[in-house]
Amino acid sequence: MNPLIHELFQKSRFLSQEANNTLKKHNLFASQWSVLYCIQRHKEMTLTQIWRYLNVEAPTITRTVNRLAELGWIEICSGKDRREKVVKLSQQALEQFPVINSAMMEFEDRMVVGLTDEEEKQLLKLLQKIR
Amino acid sequence: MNPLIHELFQKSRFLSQEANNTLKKHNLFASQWSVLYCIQRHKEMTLTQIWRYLNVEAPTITRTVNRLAELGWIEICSGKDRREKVVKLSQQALEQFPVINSAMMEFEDRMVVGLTDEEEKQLLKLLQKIR
DNA sequence: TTTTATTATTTACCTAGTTAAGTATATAAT
DNA sequence: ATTATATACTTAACTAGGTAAATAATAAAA
Repeated sequence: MNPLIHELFQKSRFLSQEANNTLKKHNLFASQWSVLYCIQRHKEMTLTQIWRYLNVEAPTITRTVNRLAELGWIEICSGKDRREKVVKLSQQALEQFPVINSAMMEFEDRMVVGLTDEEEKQLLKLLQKIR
Repeated sequence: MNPLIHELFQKSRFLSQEANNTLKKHNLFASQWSVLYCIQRHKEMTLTQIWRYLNVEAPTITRTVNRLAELGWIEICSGKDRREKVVKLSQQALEQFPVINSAMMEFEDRMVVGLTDEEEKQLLKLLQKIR
């Protein structure tokens, strides 16, 4: 296997494991957090907006959103179009958000601490060339 | 989310999807292939050697190896130590291996076609600095 | 030799991604 | 107005990763 692709997979697994570790004390998984995060940024979103934004398939989001609702992180409302579901953060999620967010920002900084700002930019640029 | 980490996750998903696509005509999934590939390189391996090499947890390998055996790709033998299982490619796997391998090498080349050799080296180096 | 600790693998149960096919609503075409 | 098509979401079934705990065999210690 191309060592580049191999390394990319390894880092991806490593990072999601570390993210899960960081989120453990808040009873969240990384993918759940990524959904909460993008809902927070957009105030409210439909499921389609979420899966398009995160670039995953619809059923993944259906499942994660339902789980987050069960756990009390989000509220599911219905939009004008009766097919679509609009989703927003619950009160408790809004309150906890800043704490978790800063923990995650620290985590992210920790992960790239070995890179200078210039290298970070470079790495992002190179990753974008894949495909 | 740090755009770098976000991009890395996106590419990881993209690459494994594309790898699955490439392997579809050979009735394999990317993770199954990665197990076959490393067994082939080492002629035979114990489960522990496999999961250490691929840097995943043991239960993942137990499952994939059993599936590969069911599908007739590998044979499971028992080593001297009666706890361990030794695994090697089946006859049909040995025959099909070169075809699939060259398809995968083409795939890998296609994925990094946007990068010069220098950029590939650079990208690998930068990825290794994560953590 | 008996007990204890370690190692190899498995089992059970989560999250998380995929595809394929199904349902319900909305929109467009006839 | 009916029919056909597209859109939003869901369900089912699969691969694939993880942790925690169980089992069996081996190695080390008492």
